[in-house]
Amino acid sequence: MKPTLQAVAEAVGVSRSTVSNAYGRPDQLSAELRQRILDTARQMGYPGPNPTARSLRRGFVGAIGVLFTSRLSYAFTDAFAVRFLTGVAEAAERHDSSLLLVPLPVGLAGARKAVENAAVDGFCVYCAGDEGGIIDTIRGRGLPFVTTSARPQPGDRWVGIDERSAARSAAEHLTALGHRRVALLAHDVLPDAGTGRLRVANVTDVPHPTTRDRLAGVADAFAAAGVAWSDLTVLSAADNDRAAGAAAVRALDAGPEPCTAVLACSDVLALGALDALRAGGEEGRRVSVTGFDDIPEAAPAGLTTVRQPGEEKGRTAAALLFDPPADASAGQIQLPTTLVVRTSSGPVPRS
Amino acid sequence: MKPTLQAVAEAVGVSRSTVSNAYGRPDQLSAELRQRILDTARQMGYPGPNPTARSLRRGFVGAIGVLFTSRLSYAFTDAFAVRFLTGVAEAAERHDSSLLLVPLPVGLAGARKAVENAAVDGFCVYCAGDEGGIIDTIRGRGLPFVTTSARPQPGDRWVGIDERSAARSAAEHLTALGHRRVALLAHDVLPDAGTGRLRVANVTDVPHPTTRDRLAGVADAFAAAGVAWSDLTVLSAADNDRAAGAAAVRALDAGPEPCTAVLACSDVLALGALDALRAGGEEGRRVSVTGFDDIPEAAPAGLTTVRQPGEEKGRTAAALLFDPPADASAGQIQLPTTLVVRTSSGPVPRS
DNA sequence: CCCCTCTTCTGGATCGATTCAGTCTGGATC
DNA sequence: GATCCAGACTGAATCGATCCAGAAGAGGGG
Repeated sequence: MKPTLQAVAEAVGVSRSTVSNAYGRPDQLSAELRQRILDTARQMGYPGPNPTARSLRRGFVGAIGVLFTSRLSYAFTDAFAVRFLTGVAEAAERHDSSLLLVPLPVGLAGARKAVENAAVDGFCVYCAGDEGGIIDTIRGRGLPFVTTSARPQPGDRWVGIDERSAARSAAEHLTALGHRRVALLAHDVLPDAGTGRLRVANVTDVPHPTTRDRLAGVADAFAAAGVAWSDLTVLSAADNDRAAGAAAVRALDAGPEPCTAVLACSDVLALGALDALRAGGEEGRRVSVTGFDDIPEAAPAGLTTVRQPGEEKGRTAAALLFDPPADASAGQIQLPTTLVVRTSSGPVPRS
Repeated sequence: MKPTLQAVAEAVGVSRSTVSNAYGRPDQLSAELRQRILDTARQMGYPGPNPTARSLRRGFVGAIGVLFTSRLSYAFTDAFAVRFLTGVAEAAERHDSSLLLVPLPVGLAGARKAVENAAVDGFCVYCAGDEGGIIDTIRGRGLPFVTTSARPQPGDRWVGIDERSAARSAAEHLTALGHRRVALLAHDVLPDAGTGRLRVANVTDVPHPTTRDRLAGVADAFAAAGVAWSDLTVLSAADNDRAAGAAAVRALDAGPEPCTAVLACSDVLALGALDALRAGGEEGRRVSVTGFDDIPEAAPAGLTTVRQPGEEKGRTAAALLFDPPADASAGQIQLPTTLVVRTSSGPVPRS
C-alpha cells in the first residue's frame, strides 16, 4: 500500500497540514522544511496528494467531459468529430484541464448512469438532439455544459451553425447546375425504417434534429427550383461512416431516370458515395456528389462540400464552458459556413 | 447548492447508509422504502451520489488515462494515433470505463504534475520513448500502465511491433526496386538540430527510440544493398503532420544526383512528401515514396507503406490494462506488420 | 519590558460518500 | 415459550486530502 500524506507527516514529525502545504502552497512554510518533507516523501514512495481526495475537498476536478451521441469508439470514424475534439483539447490544454471521454452505453438508463458517474466539472456535448435526455441528466447534476445540438434551449450555452441554410447552399449549388433528380444521403434518417432507399413522407418526420434541419434546407432549395420533396430520393445509411455511405448508395438503382446527383449530409457519407459511384464505372463517375463538413479528406478527393469550422467549434465550445460569458444571452454562438466547390460536382450531363 | 446524500437521508428520515444503499445496493432495503427515497431525492434535486466522493471511498475511479507524448491537440493530426485511441475506446466501452485524455504541458515538471494529478486507475501511454520520465512518474504512483514505447522495461506491460524489421521491409522494397539514393524522412530526428536536411553521423545518435529503431532497420537494408548510412539523406520534419512532411521534402535540392525515393517514418509525413513532390511537376512525380502505419488516407493516395494494426494496438493495450495476464511474462505483445505495396513506389526511372 | 506583527506550523472540521459490524423486529421452528 | 434466523436498517469509522482559525515563537518599535 502506498503511504498517505498522513504517514509522511508522521515520518517527518509535522502535521498533515504542513505536508499538504509543502505540495500545494510552498509559501506557507520554510523552504528548508519543505525540502525535508519532499525528500522524505520521495524516499517513502509517497506519490503525492491523491487526486481524488483532493478533488473531493477542493470541490472541483480539473477535467471536462466530452459526450458523443454515438458510440464513443465510433465517433472517431468521423473526421469531423475528431476535429471538434481537437479543438476542445486545445482549449483544455490552455486551461490545464483534462478531457474525460465518456462512453455512453446504448439505452437510456445506461446513458444516464454514465453521465451521473462522470467526475467532471462540466460537459461538452457533441451533436446531440438530446437523445435519451442526456442534456436533462446533465442539467440535473447542476453542471455547466455546452451543446452543439440543433435545438438548444433558450438559456443553454451553445455553439453551432445555421444547419438549414448551410444545407440549402449545397442544394442550391446543385439546382443551379441543373440537377433535378437528386438523392439525399444521411445517417439514420428514420431509425426504425432500415437503411437504403426510404420513403419519407415529410421532412418533419426525421427525428434527428440536425439531419432534419439539413434536409429541410435542402427541401427549401429544391422547392424554389420547382422540385417537390416527394420527387427527391432519400437514402439512409446505417452508420455515419464511409462504408455505410457506400452501401447506401449502392441501393440506388439505375432505372429509367437515374439520379444525377447525391447530396450527402456529411463528408464521410459523401466519400462513401464517391467510392460506390466510382466503382460503378463511367456511368457512376458522372453523378455529382456534395458533402458536408469539409473534413481533411474532402479536398484530396475533390469533394464539393459545405465547410463548417470543426476545430473552432470545439475550441469555442470549450471556451464557452471555461469562460462563461457574463451576459447569458451571449452564450449561443453561431459559426459561419461556406460552400466549397470542387470537382465532385458539375452540370447535369446531357444524356 | 445541490443537496447531499445526508440531506436526503434527513428528509426521508433514514440513515445515510440506507440512502446510499438505495442507489448502490438495492437488495439491502425494501423496495418500497427504496422507491420512497429515490422519489424524495428526485424531488429535492439530489443528483445522485457524488462521483468523486464515491471514488475516494471505493478506491477506484472507473477511468483510465491515455497519454500522448506530443501535445494532446496535436496527437489527433496523426490518423494513426486516432486509430489507436479508437481501439482503446472500444475496450474501455466494454469495461464501462471512461478515458481521461491528459494534456502534457511542455517541460518535465509540468508533465510530471499532470500525470500525478490524473484521477485514473491506470494509464495507456502512446508512443513514448519515456520522454521526460513519464513512465517513471506513473510507476511512482503505483498505477498499472501499458506502454507502446520502443524500449519497454522487462516487467512492463507493452504492446508494439518490431520497429526495426518493419522499417527494414520498406527499405528492402526500395532497394529491390533499384533505389540507392534515398531520403529518409522522420519527425524530430535530432531535436536541437533544426529541420530539413540534416547530417546524422550515426543512427544511434537519434534520441527518439522509435525513430532510431526504424532508421536502424532502414540502415540494415541499405547496408545489405551496399549503401552506407552516410550516403543516405536524412530529412527532419518539425512536426509529425502532413504539412511538416511537405516542408521537409522541399528542402531536398535537385542537385546532380537527386534522390529517387523518399522513405518516411510515418504515413502523414509520407503524404506530405507526396504533396510536395506532386507539386514539383513531372520530375517530382517520379520519386518513389513509402510510408509507415497504413492510415486510412494511405490507400486512396496509393501510398506504399508498412501496415501496423492501429486499432488492435489500442485494443490490446487497454485489454492488457484491464485484464492483466496472470503470467507477467505474457505482458509484452508484439503485433505483426505487413508491407503494403501500392502505386507510390516503383523502379528507379532511367535518367 | 511590553505590545504588535510576521512567519511558521498545528488541530480539528470538513468534503460526500461507502462499508461493515451490529441492532432490532417479526416470524418460523421445535 | 425459548431459540434461531433472515431481512431491514443504523452508526461510527473511513477514504485522503484541504482549509481556516489560531498558537507559538521570533523580531522590531517604542
